[in-house]
Amino acid sequence: MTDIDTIADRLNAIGNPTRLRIFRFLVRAGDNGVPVGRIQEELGIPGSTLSHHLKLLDSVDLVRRERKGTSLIYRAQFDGMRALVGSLVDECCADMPANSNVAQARRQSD
Amino acid sequence: MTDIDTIADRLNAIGNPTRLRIFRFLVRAGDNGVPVGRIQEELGIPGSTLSHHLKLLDSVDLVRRERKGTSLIYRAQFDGMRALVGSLVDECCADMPANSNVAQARRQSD
DNA sequence: CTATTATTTCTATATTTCTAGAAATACAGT
DNA sequence: ACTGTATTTCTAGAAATATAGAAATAATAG
Repeated sequence: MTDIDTIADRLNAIGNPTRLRIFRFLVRAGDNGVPVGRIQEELGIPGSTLSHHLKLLDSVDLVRRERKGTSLIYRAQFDGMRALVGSLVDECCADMPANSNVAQARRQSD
Repeated sequence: MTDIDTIADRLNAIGNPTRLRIFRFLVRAGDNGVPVGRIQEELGIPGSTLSHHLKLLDSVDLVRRERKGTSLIYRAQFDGMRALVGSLVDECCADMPANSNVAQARRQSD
């Protein structure tokens, strides 16, 4: 997950307003997850569109699906998200006081 | 920056492999910034393409530009990045142990 | 095995995005 | 003013994405 293309793929997955809304909704719903139908009602997204976005989120491991009867339950994949944020913070992008030792060290280790 | 569309815009900006490479390069270069020409050499991206991506990164305040003679110096905007990561962590998405108090509280405050 | 509910896949369309060459602009030096 | 260097804007084609209706599939109940 340290791989830059993987990071970009995940960022891209939640870098779309519709998908970010979906993902946030799932995060807030917690570990119980939410069936597609309820996401659909709650966010007002047509089934086929929703399915398309969920598939993409699933493909980058930001959500997980599990069947329960006729319903499919989607849940946020917290580990995937934490890994992503972790990558941003320490491999790449944030919490790096510009020109800090960290930044300097990194410049040399490249 | 708490606005979900703004968050999505920024995620989208670095959710592209080329732009993520550019941004990471600028982050690692630190506060001194880098002129376009050197980014171009270093990453091997044609000028017009590079300019296009830099413009997009600039539009979401993830980089800043400053003219120095004939050169334009680009620098990572650390504050913007920190704000983004902050949003992910506490308004939306990460470091939220599923079904934690935090998650519960959030569910009610919606 | 038929009906019902839930969701996905198929298909099509409209729109956006990525890429990069060519032309234009900006600045500095002479 | 003229030249060179740096970078952007213009333009256009190709590829990817977003959207959503219609048809197909999956699972359960009767």
